[in-house]
Amino acid sequence: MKQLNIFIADDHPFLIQGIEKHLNADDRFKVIGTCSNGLALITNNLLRQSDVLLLDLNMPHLNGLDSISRLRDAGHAIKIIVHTSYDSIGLIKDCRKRGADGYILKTSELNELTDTIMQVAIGKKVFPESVVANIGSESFYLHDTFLKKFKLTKREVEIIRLVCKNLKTKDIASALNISEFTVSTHRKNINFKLGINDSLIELFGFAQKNGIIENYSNN
Amino acid sequence: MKQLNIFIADDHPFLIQGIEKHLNADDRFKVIGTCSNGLALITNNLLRQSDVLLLDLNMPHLNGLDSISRLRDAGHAIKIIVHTSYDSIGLIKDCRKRGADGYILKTSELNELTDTIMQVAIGKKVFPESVVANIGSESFYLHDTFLKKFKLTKREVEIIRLVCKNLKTKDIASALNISEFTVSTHRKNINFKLGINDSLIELFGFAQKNGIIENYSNN
DNA sequence: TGATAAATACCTAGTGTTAGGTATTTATCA
DNA sequence: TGATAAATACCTAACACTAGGTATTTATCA
Repeated sequence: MKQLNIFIADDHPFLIQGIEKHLNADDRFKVIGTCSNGLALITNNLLRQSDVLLLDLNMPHLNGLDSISRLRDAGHAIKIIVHTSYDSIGLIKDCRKRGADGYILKTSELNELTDTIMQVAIGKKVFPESVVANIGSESFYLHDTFLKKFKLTKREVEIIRLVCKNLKTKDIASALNISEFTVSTHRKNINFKLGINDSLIELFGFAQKNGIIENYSNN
Repeated sequence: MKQLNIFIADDHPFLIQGIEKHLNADDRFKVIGTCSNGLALITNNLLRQSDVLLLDLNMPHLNGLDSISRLRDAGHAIKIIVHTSYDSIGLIKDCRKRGADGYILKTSELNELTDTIMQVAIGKKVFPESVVANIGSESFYLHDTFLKKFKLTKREVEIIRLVCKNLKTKDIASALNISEFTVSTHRKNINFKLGINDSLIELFGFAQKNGIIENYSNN
């Protein structure tokens, strides 16, 4: 069987080295190129010979998301696996929409990466389970992650989003055409379920961590 | 010359592997232990035999900053080098205050790390240049980023931090030994300067974006 | 030293959040 | 159909935040 040619783009040299050694020690793979910034990536000729691109989202000059779009716009058929430490449903969805083939967290175990590469190489899409089933549906939070983990209902998640947009109880009530009392009850229940005590900030932090609100910012 | 025993704590297995191989290929170093979370770190016996700890700030269970404090409180003399992708003056300062010996960015070149380790091992402190000059002065935000951008004073930044930790005006007042009225005045001025209208959440977002509060999340 | 900036302190009226209740109607699913 | 979950609605007391003031003391720096 033909070896898979891998290209790695990540702004952390050590991480590149770690993955490179790991993959090269495996007969199925061969790392043929690496780079540390987005611009260097999309202009790199080695991409043409690569089967799979392992892509960090957080790079200088041109970020990972835009890199995906640029590559796809340019007609690249290379398989793209997003490799990030950011665990956000919104982000995963975005990557998928732009044309990524897979998504794996940097906190994953070493063998998960090779598994993902193999899957993607034969044409499968590999995204965290919770998301795959719900792509297209608007109600992610509901059926999978949140209902199970925190037992939040759809309405509650909806209200968290609005609260995090700095809408006041009154505003939310009129936005949703329900009573202020109802919104208030929901907020009370949300805080109870999440174990939050008198803290808007904690709620906001929770929403960020769990991808209820977008926050791809930073690094 | 004696080999330096290195311990690596990072929540990214690949990064650990990359650094480990790099260091082990160098006669001067030997990686004798690794772990992926803060609790596993501070309870690890191998630390006693280690000369240098390479520490990521962003770990589950117990974050890097608190790990530094815990180790120092427990009397550990091990040299600690913080290894993070978060480039914030405030954070660097905080690490130093808690007892770190060095600070290096994950985006650094491979040889910078070995240099830093060698320096730290012989008792030097290695922090990014921009900061060294300012150590001792308490007013980073002031002279650097914030005074110029938002004209926030040192006290105001301090109060933003506490607010973002969900301390109430009353708590902040007693923490700083000042009147509640004073805290209230500061908060009013902060909101005015930042153009924030009736929104704790916006303030929190601002603090995250500008590195006033720890948000080492991500990579 | 004198001007300016920063930090301190006080007051109030208005608005908003929270946690404690209770209770009814509407979906959902087995 | 019957049980359960979700969404709705109401009430209150306590607490917290905000924006509008004013005003004094303490640093800082030129």
